[in-house]
Parts: sequence; structure tokens; C-alpha cells
Amino acid sequence: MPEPTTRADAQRARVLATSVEIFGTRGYRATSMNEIAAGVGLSKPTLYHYFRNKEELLVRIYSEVLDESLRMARATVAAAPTPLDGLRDLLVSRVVYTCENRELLKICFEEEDELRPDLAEELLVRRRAFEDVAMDALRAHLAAHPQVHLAMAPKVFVNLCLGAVNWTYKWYRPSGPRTPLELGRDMADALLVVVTP
Amino acid sequence: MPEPTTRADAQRARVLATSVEIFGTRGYRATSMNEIAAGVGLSKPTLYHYFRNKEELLVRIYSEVLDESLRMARATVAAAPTPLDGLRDLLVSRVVYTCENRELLKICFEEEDELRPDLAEELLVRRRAFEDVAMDALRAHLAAHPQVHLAMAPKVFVNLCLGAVNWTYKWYRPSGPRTPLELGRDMADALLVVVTP
DNA sequence: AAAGTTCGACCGACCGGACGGTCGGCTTCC
DNA sequence: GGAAGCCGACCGTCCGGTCGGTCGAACTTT
Repeated sequence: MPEPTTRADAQRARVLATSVEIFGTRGYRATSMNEIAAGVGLSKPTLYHYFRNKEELLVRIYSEVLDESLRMARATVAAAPTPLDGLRDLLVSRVVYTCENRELLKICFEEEDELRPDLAEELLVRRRAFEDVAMDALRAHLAAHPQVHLAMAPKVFVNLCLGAVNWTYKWYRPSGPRTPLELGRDMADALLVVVTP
Repeated sequence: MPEPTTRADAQRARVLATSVEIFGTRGYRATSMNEIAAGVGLSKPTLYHYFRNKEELLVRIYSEVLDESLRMARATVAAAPTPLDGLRDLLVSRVVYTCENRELLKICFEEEDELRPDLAEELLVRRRAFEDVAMDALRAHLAAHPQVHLAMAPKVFVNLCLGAVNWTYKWYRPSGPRTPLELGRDMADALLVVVTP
């Protein structure tokens, strides 16, 4: 971290971490600013000293996840030897990330339309950018291997894969016998059989 | 319908239909009883004439979906010639049902923990019963075809398939070129390649 | 080095409004 | 005439957000 993290930034991070925890369990709408304040050990007015309003908490949470996801996706695909490997690694890394940040992903998936339309649209653009990374990898793979016949539109296949992978936030429990990495590898392999030459 | 549908039942159905619509777009917590009443063309006290409280609306919605899902799943698997066909048909029918009832499924998937724990648990039991239908079909198929090697636990594979299928509520748009049935067949085929002898 | 100045961090008390839910009474239909 | 259907007005509560002010640490000023 070259940035000299100020005390204010540290407090903001603490507030966001607490928000994720409570939003993730009780839901955005059902969580009061007082609850969050109490969770961080501050008063409600102090929360408003660090954040403009409740919505800004949600936007910051979304933003962080989208930035991290896009960064991770691009790096993963770029580092892979082939598009198919890139797609596979992308799915694996999504499973791992999802398993390790279940509350966070739950918020992103389930509180989507709690934001004002203009803010939501700006975030949607970035989500599309993430999906495009997967789309591009798939298209590159299909172009390089014309003998692979995909019955459905590439977009549908990407939605299918991302759906299977995203859904892990609903059922994964850390107490299970398999690590997120093993789980991710198994799932990605099964999903990509249909496009493996 | 052998039941002689009373006027009260019809009104209750109208209220529920409106609730699904508004809960599905604004969310359960963000929707007020006044909004629902206005949507049906009634006053708030009249709503309370038909339903005990807001939570009961949600419970009824859940209950209906779970009953219908379980019924449909059992009938589909029972009618199929083999366990693999049963599993495939089950996935197809889920895609179709999901595409045609997006708001409904959105409520069931995203408002899960708005209910009091005792009510939630009773519904969870029925959801497990639904998942068991898929699990049983998969296990029967694997038992009948020992040469099929599934790398992951059957439970994980079922979660993967149901995740991919359930996720359609997030991205399916009726304006697309493919019908839900075509979509479902393509997706089920792709998912089940890995267990096809 | 003491006295004043500034500023970020912090909070008790409060406000306007909305929400879930109720009450008492009116109407309509069998 | 009585039950079912219906509603205007109301209540208690809670929530997002604000106000006015305290405290203490750093920084000036003399």
C-alpha cells in the first residue's frame, strides 16, 4: 500500500466491513443505520460523518466487488495459455472468491434494485465489462476450434456457466469436505466438457 | 378445480398476484401494504380482512411455488423412461417454469430470510424434498451406469445444475430469439454431457 | 511555554415521515 | 337481519437523516 491510509479511511473500511456483515444476514432494507453504528461501536451521527447516506454504503460495497472482480477476471484470462484455460481459470477463481465472500456476493446478487436507477446503471456497465471477459474468451476458443459445436448461443452458455458458479453463494458451507479450490476445479471441468475438443 | 372457489378465495388470489408483481419489482421490505392495496383496488384494512399480516402474503407465495415445484418435479421424473431422461426433463421444466415466472422465483430466491425462523424452517423442509427428487434421479442413473465417472459428489453436481437453471431468472428476457423450452433443452443437454454414457 | 485557534471525530436529542396494523362504523348481498 | 366486504381515520413505532454542541490533539501566536 503506497497510499498512506488515513485514520478516516480505516474507519470507513471498518464501517463497510460491518455493513457487509449485517446487510448480508438481515438484508439492506431491514438493516438500520443504528444497527451498523452499534456494530462498529460508533453513533449514528458519526456514521454520517463518514458517509453521505445509507445508499452510499451499498454503492461502495458494489463498487469494490465489481472492481475486484473485473481486475481478477482480466488478470486470470490474460495469464492463461489458451482461451479455454482462461475460461476455466476464470470460473475456478469465481467459485473460490464466491465461497470466501458469501455475504458480499449475496448483497450484490440480491440487493441489486435497491439503488437509484442512475447509480444502478453505472454499476451495470461495469458488470457487463466483467461478463465480456468471459464472452471474449469463449468466442476466441470457439474461433480457434471450429470442430467444437456449441448448440446454444455463446451468451447463453456464459450465462449458464456463471449461473452455476454464482449459485455457490447459496449452498456452499465452509464445513464441507472439499476446499473452494477443489470445488471450483470440479465444477469448471464439468461445465466445460461440452466445449472441450 | 373440484373446489368451489368462493369469492373470498378469488380476492385472495388477486391480492397474491398483485403482491408477486410488486414484491418482485420493488422487493418485499420496500413494498408497503398500501401499495399492494392500491394495486388490487382495495384499502389497506380490507387486505387485513383477507390476510393476517404482511408475512402471510410471503408465506403463501412461497408455499404455492414449493407445492407446484415439488408436484411438477415428481410427475416429470416419474413419467420419464430412464433416470437420466427424468433428470433432463426436470431441468428443462425448471427452465421453462423459471422463465415464465421470473418475479415469482425472484421473490423465492431473494427474500428467503424475511420470514420468521419457524416458518422458514417448515418451508426449507419442502425445498429439500424438491432437491431430493433430483438427487434420487441422479443416484439412480449413476447406479445403473457404473462406467459414468462423476468427479465431484452427486450433491455438488445437483447444486451446479440447479444453480445454472435457477439463474435464468436473472438474465432471461422474453424478447430473446429462443423459447424457454428450446433454452431449457440446450442447457440441460450441456449440463448433462458429463454424466451421459 | 502558556494561551489561543483550528479542525476532525464524535454524540445526545430531536424531527418529519412512513409503515404495519387496528378500530369502529358503513354498505351490500343473501 | 345478519354476516361478509369494505373503508376513513387513527395509533405506536421505527427509521433515515439533522442539529447543535463537546472533546482533544495538533498548530499558531505571543
